[in-house]
Amino acid sequence: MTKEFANRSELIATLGEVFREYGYSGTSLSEITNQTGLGKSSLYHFFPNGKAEMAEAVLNDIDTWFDQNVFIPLREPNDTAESINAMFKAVDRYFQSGNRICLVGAFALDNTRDQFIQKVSAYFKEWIDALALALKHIGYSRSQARIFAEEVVVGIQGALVLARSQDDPNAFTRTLNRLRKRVVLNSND
Amino acid sequence: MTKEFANRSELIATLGEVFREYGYSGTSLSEITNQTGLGKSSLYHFFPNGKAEMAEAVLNDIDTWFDQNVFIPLREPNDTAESINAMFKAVDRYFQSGNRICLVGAFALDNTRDQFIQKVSAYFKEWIDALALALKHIGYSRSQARIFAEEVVVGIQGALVLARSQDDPNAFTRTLNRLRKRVVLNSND
DNA sequence: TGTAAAGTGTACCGATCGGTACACTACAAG
DNA sequence: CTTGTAGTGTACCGATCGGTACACTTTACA
Repeated sequence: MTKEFANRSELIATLGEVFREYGYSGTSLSEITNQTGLGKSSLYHFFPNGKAEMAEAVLNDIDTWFDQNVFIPLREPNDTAESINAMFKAVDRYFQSGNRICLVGAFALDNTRDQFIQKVSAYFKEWIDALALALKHIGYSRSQARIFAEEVVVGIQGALVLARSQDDPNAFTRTLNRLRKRVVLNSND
Repeated sequence: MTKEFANRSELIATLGEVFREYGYSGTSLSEITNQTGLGKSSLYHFFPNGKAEMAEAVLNDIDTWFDQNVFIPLREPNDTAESINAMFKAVDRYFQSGNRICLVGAFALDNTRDQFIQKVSAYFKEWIDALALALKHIGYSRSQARIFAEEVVVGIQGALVLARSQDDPNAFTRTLNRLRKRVVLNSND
């Protein structure tokens, strides 16, 4: 595909890191050119609609990753308890133990949201729904499961904000452990 | 001062809303001109260093508000329990029951953070420190107080992200109530 | 009323923005 | 070797970016 990138996925991953670093409005095409080593002509060859299409591709990529590694396992009726633990592991890995922010959360906070609102909205809804289902499977009531699921997703997002603000990834790890213990210990499984 | 604004504070408040809406990089001077009704010459008259100084003024304004309405009361040794309840009330009011995001949190997530890092960092640190002190006053151990304080601040930030992403302010209110009940019920006061 | 300061409108600056045109090269398949 | 497609470098576009220059008006106050 390119000297720099073996395939489109690799390119999208790098684009994701750029958007993470500078935000959507803060990311200029020249910055993308610098970080990817690809000129504008190449970028527009892969993404004819420009920056918006790049961001959309990144969001799709994120959604796909979470689908495969988090949402789908959570919705599996078997091994639910294990899939919940796997979620915490996957989340810790994805956010690099607090060194990486949630791009979807960042998009949710600024007006970028208006452009990608349905994807941003769906990401969190899917996550909470899938986790609530899993929690119900391990013994929580429907309402209690929803409350805990929301608490976990909220906690993860907040922890990423705090970790970033303090330049202290441990704040994320602490929160993740606290949340995992809470939903596991309180279960009737 | 102006036809539009009775004093500098009012202007800064409006600037804050603009930054909230568009983020720092997403806010252009022409957008500020539109939202404030003030031309560039006026804006540069009040803020000679331009956009950066405006944002800094907004951050200072936020910090002052939280100092007066949240941090200082929390640090008062008397009426601690009441000041914790007052904090939740003040926070609910400040974030307009979930209709308003936390600008400091938004700044923490994008690269704006690099420019205002010490203010962003201090805001969260002050908040957690003050709340931890208050929680200690009502009977929590030092370590337990810190854990709960971090949990509350994390929860608030995450709830603002979720509320915004779902266009559902109730997600914020729910979280705030949950957190308030948790720290109040578990106390030995 | 005179005067100085506070505040503002207009026109401009160079730089960069996102995006396009187009000719070109690299390469894979026949 | 030919041919078509994928990928790219260069040069450019109009618009907007943050910021400045400067003359002007409005206001506060002596």
